[in-house]
Amino acid sequence: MRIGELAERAGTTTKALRFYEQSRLLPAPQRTRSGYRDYDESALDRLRFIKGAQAAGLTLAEVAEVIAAREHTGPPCGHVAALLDARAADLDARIAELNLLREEVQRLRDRATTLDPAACGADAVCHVIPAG
Amino acid sequence: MRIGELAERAGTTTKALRFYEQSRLLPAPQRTRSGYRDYDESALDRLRFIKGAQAAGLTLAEVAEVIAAREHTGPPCGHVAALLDARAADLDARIAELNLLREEVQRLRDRATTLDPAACGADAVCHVIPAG
DNA sequence: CTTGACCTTCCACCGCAGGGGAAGGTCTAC
DNA sequence: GTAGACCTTCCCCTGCGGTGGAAGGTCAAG
Repeated sequence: MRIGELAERAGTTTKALRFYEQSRLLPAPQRTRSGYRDYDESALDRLRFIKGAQAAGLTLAEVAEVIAAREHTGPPCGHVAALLDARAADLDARIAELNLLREEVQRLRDRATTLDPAACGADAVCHVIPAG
Repeated sequence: MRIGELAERAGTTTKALRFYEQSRLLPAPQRTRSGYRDYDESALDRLRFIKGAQAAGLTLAEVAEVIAAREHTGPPCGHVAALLDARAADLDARIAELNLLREEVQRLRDRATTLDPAACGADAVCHVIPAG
C-alpha cells in the first residue's frame, strides 16, 4: 500500500508518517523499484498502537522507547506499566496545579466585579491583578 | 538602575527583560550616553504586574494586550474580566480532559497487572495499549 | 505527449518563553 | 593599563508534534 492510502486509512497525514519513520516509531517499509514506500498491513497495526499510546498521554519519545524495548528485550509489559505509573503521577500533579490555578483565577475574577473601578488608579496597569 | 540590578530585584534575567521589551510588555527605558538601559522604579511595578498575570495563567501575549488596552483606552477592567473568564473556561475544559485521561491511564495500568503477560503475543507491540 | 495526481528528498517554520553564546563596547578597581 | 564584570546587538537553539513548500521523479489516463 502506498503512503497516501496508509495515511488515509490510519486517519493521519503522509507528513506524519514520514516523521514517525524518522522518529523510529514506524519501521522503514519496502520500496518499489522507483523508490516509493510500500507498506503492508502491519503498519496499520503499528499506527493503531501509536494512536492508542498517544491517547493515553504518552509522548512519541516514550512510544519509541516502548517499541525499541519490545524489539530488544521482548514484551515490554513492566516498562509500559512503569510508564503508565509515571504518567498517572504527572497527571495527578498537573491536575492539582490546575485546580489551584483555577481557584486563583476565580478569586481574581471576583475582584474584578467587586472592586471599585474608580480605584483603578493611574499608578498601576490593573488593580485586579495583585502586584506582588 | 541597570538591567542586571532590575533583573535581580524582579527575580528574573536580563534575557527575559530584553525579551519583554521587544514584546512590548516593558516600555523601552532611558539609555545612558553609552547606550546602557537605565530603568526607574516603575519598571519594577510593571514586572510585578507581569508576574502576577503570568501566575494567573495569562500568556505574555494576553498581558501585552491588557497593557496596550490600558494605554489606549484607560483602565482595562472589562477586558481583564473577560480574559479571566476565558481563562477559567479553558481551565475547566483542560481539567475535565485531564481527569478523563487520568481515568484512562488508570484503566490501562490495571490491565498491565491483570492481563496475562504470556498473552503478549508477537503480533502486536504491547497488549496493554488497546490497538484501535 | 501531456496533464494531473501522486511520490521523493530537503530545508524551514509554527507557538511558547525565553536561553546560549559570539563579537564587541564600557565601566570600575587595582 | 589592564583585568574582570558588566553592557550592547545579533542570530541560533530548546521541546513537542508535526506542517508547508520547493524542486524534481513517477505513474495512469486521455
